[in-house]
Amino acid sequence: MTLVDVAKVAGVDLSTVSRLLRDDRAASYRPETRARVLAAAEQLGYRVNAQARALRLGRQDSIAILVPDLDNFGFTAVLRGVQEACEEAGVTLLISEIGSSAPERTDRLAALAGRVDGVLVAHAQDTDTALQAWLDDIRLPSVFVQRSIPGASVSVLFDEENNAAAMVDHLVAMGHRDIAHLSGDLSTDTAKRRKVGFDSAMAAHGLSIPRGRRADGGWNIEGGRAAAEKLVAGRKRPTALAVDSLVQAIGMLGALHAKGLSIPDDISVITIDEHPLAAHTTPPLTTVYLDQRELGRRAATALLDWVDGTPAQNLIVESPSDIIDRGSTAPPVAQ
Amino acid sequence: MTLVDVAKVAGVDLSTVSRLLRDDRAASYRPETRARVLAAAEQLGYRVNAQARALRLGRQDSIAILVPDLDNFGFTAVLRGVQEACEEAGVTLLISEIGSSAPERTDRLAALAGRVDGVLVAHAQDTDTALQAWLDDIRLPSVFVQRSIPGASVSVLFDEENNAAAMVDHLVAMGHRDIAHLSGDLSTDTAKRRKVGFDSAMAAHGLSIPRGRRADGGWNIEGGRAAAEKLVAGRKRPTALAVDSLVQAIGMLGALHAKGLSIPDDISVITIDEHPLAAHTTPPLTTVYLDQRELGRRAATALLDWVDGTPAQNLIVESPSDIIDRGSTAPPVAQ
DNA sequence: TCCCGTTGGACAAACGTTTGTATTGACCCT
DNA sequence: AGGGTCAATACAAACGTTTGTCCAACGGGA
Repeated sequence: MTLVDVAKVAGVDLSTVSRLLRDDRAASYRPETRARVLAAAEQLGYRVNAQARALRLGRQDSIAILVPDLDNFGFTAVLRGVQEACEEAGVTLLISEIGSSAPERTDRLAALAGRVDGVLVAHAQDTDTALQAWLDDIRLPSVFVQRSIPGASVSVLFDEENNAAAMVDHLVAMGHRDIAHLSGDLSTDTAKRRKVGFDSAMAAHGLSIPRGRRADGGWNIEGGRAAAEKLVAGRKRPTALAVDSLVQAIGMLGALHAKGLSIPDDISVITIDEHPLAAHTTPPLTTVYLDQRELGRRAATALLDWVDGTPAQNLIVESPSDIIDRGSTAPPVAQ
Repeated sequence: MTLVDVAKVAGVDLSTVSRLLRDDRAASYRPETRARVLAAAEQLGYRVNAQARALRLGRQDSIAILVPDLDNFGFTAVLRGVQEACEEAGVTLLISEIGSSAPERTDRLAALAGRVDGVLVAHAQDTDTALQAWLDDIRLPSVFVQRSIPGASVSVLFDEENNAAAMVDHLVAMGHRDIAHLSGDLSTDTAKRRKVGFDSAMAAHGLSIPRGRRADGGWNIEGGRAAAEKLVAGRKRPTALAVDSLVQAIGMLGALHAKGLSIPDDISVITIDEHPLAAHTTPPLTTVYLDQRELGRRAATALLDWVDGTPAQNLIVESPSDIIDRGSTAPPVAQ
């Protein structure tokens, strides 16, 4: 089932088969020959050997995307966009969970490096110096998606200031003035940028966010729960809670329910959309829509272009910042 | 950065470098030579070219796992187990979302076939004939995980009868006699086996499951919601609800809340554990613990053994069927 | 009829490994 | 001293592609 076999059956040289099968525009073939070769290839069930091809060409036609934790459903839509773009480009996508900076990870990364033409990094943690070192080491094109880190090569990000502002605008339009911000891990750039957007939007409405009205919820369920408990602990609760991610919002819901608060009667909540799950929490959550699929698509395209020689540029993907109203926000009531 | 380069620097033949770097036990080297070669390799930052190696060896040292939908968080733990096993074996894992049987999928599968030594199939759908055809076509070892299909080569499954029985036993021990079963897609073997286990366990307690007390929830949120609505619609509600998967339980919670039922006061619910999320729903869910990580590990091991020449066997992984009590079940009360 | 351009296809090298075989000393034993 | 064993290394082929170069035949124009 190699070129040689096909060539033998078709009675031509293997180079002819190779060119014909990839229909190399530079060459030409007699119609009869073409038919003979195609028939032979079909009959033998010929499939090009990806390894031999990669060896000869010096490229793999595949890229990898590194995700920190597949349990975290925050970036499945990004993955889907990436997958789509890869498909269109005829490139294989390797998804790899890199997990915490365990030692075994180094081996996994090393093995990966030899199999791909470039790397997408989703939701990287600033603190992950080993990852940075590896990226420097392999000298492959790499693009950060949705979350960047200080030494990042190229990043494709949302306009997070805008997204955070959209939450504020919606709540203020409902009449809220005492709004708390349950933020993502403030050591990550995404959270930092959302914080900035949040504060500017508040300021634009003549509001400010006093101490005790912001808590770092660390991008995970437990963090969201703890932060929510803190934010509603005082005598005077905020009338609304803006949460940086759906995963944290899950934890927040647990905290609010435990305290017996009803949504949106006692407190309004809004979050940023990352998963269909948002429509199925109790209660369903009003969210800022994020086109993560498009983000993934853009990031993948940028990386693939870079692999093809066009150096990639940093990119901010404007999201519509539309509100999907599922009823978890309402005008505030006097406490 | 090839063997030739290293050999040149070290002043030896490339074959020596090759053997030395893989420390081929059949050969031996002068300590001094070894040191020189190692130093040269280190200095030049030599990394073996995976493609050349694969070409020469005729094996890729990598396997793929096909998952239907990454949005569905039901098998992340399986993935983790697989990942672990691969790591220990020094094999690269490609995760690929195969999605619904779209036409573009064929290309993705074709590309995959050339890059791996074997395929793990997670949560396959019976109806997926294209997938079956592909598996037949590529003639690679393949192992089905957690869910099998009629023509499957080898499967690694849980003792699902047991898992379903565990739900029944727990509810009956609490005093329930009128128990409804929100099942998974009954065209899948997992759901079928759970149904069998469920019914036998009921029978063992002298109970039966009348019509109207079972509904097919189709392995997804919406299906779970619709099925739950159906199950609690009648005048006389069951006192307890056993749900086949966490994903469906999310939908069920929505339905019960919408109907104003409180858990576990009005109705007890139990499900099968598949994700940390179960601890963070409202209310947290009592579950049957499933060691999916172990399942994934076993499946991967079976596949890797098969790749190495030992044909794999069907395998049923006994799970402890321990109950994780998070308070969503209680003794029944008169309606 | 001769020359030349074009077409259709063959030949061969190279990509970076792995591994079977050949070669060279050195050492040991008798 | 001579033969044999063994250690240490070199040589070369092969894996399946892609692609630059070369060659033969053919057709057309002068």
